[in-house]
Amino acid sequence: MEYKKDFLHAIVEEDLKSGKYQEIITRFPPEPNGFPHIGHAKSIYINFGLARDYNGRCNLRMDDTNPTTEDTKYVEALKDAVKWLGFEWDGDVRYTSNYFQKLYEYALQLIKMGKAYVDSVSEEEMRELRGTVTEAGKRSQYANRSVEENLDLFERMKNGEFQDGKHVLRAKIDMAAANMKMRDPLLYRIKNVHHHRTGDTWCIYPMYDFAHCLSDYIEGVTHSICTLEFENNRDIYDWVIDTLGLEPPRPYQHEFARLAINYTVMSKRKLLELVEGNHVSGWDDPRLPTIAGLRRRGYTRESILNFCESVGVAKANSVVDVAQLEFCIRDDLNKKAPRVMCVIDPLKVTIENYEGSEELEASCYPADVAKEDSRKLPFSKEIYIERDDFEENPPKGYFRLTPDQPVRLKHAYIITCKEIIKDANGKIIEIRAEYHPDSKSGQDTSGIKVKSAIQWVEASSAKRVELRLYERLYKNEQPQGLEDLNPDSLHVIKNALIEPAVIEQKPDERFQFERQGYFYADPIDYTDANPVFNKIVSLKDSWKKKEQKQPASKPKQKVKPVQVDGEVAPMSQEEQALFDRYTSKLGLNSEVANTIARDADLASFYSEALAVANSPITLANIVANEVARELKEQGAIKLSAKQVAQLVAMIDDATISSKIAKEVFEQMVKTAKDPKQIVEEQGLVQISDPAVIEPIIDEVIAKNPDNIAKYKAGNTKLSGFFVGQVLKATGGKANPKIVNKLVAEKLKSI
RNA sequence: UGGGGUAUCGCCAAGUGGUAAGGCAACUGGUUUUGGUCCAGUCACUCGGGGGUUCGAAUCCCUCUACCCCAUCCA
Repeated sequence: MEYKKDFLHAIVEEDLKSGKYQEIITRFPPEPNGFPHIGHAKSIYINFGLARDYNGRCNLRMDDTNPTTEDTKYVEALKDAVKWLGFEWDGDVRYTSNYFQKLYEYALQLIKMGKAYVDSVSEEEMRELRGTVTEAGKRSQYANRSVEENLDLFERMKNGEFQDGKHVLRAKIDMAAANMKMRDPLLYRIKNVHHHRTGDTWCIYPMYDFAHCLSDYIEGVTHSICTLEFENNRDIYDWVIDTLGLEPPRPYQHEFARLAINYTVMSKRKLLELVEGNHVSGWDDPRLPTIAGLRRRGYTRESILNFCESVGVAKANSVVDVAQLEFCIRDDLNKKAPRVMCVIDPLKVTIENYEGSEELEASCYPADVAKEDSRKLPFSKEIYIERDDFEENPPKGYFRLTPDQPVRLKHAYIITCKEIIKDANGKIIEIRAEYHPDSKSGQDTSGIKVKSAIQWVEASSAKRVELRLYERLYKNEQPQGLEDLNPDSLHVIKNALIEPAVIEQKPDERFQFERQGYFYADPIDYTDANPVFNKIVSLKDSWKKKEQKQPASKPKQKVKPVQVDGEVAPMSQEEQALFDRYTSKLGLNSEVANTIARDADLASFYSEALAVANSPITLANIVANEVARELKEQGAIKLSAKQVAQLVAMIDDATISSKIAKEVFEQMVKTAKDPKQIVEEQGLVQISDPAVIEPIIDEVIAKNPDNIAKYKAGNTKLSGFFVGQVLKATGGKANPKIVNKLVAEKLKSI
């Protein structure tokens, strides 16, 4: 694959390469209990994207195990979202509820294995029995029911003989598990409710932890990708599949960090609160991060997809700057949207020396956009310009119309201000101007230099339009609740004026209103009598920024948080004794001594090896680093002390370098061979002869003229690069100390 | 507090013992009939802190710190 790989792509690629799977199957498994938002888009993009990238398949599965919160209207919204983003699920839409019968049979199997039981304690009691994060829980008195009794009870649960909450089916795992999720998790609960798909067929419904892994298995899913908060659930996922002894290929769960964006909220609860409290106009309110909202706002699928790609996939909880999303839509629309002129806050301009009217041909795209189209622009002596584009007392650097500064009317003529007309309150209500007949756009011979070209509309032909200008929904970067809502997130402009072609010819749905931003014809409220446009996003505006910055340019100082150094647990008496012996008798440095003394396994290994080796320091270094790693990763040390002692001897007599020693150590662990044998078999003996090394250095230098130049230019860090190259060329066998010295000399001499 | 995770620029994010990628944002300058776009350039001697191992550490070891998740009959 050409592009940059995230960790999920890396896992899939590895699994395919190793032959673990012939083909990958992923799935997007939403619960149909809310409207999809841009966080779902990320998940959709990951799951469908993975399938696309590796010629696999991706299912769309409604995870409908909780009939009390779910509804078919959400199912439709979810399907729409996937389709709109341009993805196709494999086969039909799947439903966990389709597997209820199979799931039930698996549960029976677990009961028969003695791995599941019907519990009948109250909810409250169950909570108490579960224990806390620091205390183990206790099994309820019902846990030792016989298989027959469990089977009977479960059957009756299914038959609807009990009220909700009377009994549950639980897995029999471990009430003392450190992972709370493993303390006999619930598998089934009784819910005498109507399910939106299975109707009244079932009175018991499976829990997520039981249904999800098995649904994945049933569908042949290979990579079950979910968000970080399910990390603890992975143990149950594996337990269910392992305990049932399901044949491979089986699915494995992998977790990534869900998407968060600043100045907005993504949780179902908070979104619901906004909609139900009428703080927004509905699920498709253009200020919402819902797919429906984004669509109504005018975001394109390409922009959303690019956004998902650009934020990447990782495991760190992070909050993406909304500016990144805005960049994506601007970037997309810049290439696509026709440019038209709209005046939001009109100021009348009368061109005194212009008589009659004409139609100007105006291109819809600037020269740098590879599209071509044009429209007719009526022109006469009465026009409107943006109020902002005239200043009687302009600030420094103002490029637009002023009493002394002419300006070009985009696609038309240059005008000069002649007179300012104000009302009784001193508000400017009209500009009287003159145009320069020889300055017509495209055939300008006037020689007048203007600093900018502004948008305008001709008075008699302009159409009135409604504009909905959106700002961020929240005023806080990381909003908590309703109190953080931005009271000015919506501005409705009833009387904006737009050039007639936009309304009469409807050349597109999305436009760039020149110099202002991208707008979208509202798909619902737009009518010919009352055209409505939603602002998708503003154009970048470096002038506004410059203006605003002047007063508020305070140098922000970076406050580094104080790093508290916690207390180190004191050593036990025995540890202290060992530590003292290591440092005073054996000459170990305190850090290495500390590492070994505090770890009983390392200490015993060390003392064992010490008996057969007589190089306490080198040995200690290996124990405190390599052996410690092995112990950490494997949970046990499989090497004999003698083998390690042998390795130490080879380091001490310079047979091998410490770099090679690490490599040998890893092989010793893997193959259980003696280090001597490994070194012999692979010819790993260190090369220390300068006569052998020098030509290799010369070769490396000759091969890297660019880096030599950089080195000469002062990048002295590059010496490490050359050492590395030489070492690589010798398969790591060159004596690094000597290489280092020789490289330094060579580099100095050139 | 037990367990599970995560920390690399203002915001995302590569990097798996050998030159700290890239994008967004920001800032210069150039082009421009959009203060847009585009182009050129600047922006981490350092990777949460402190030690250790190594010729060489963001990467290996020890240790400390901060943040997130888990004690729903939700998913």
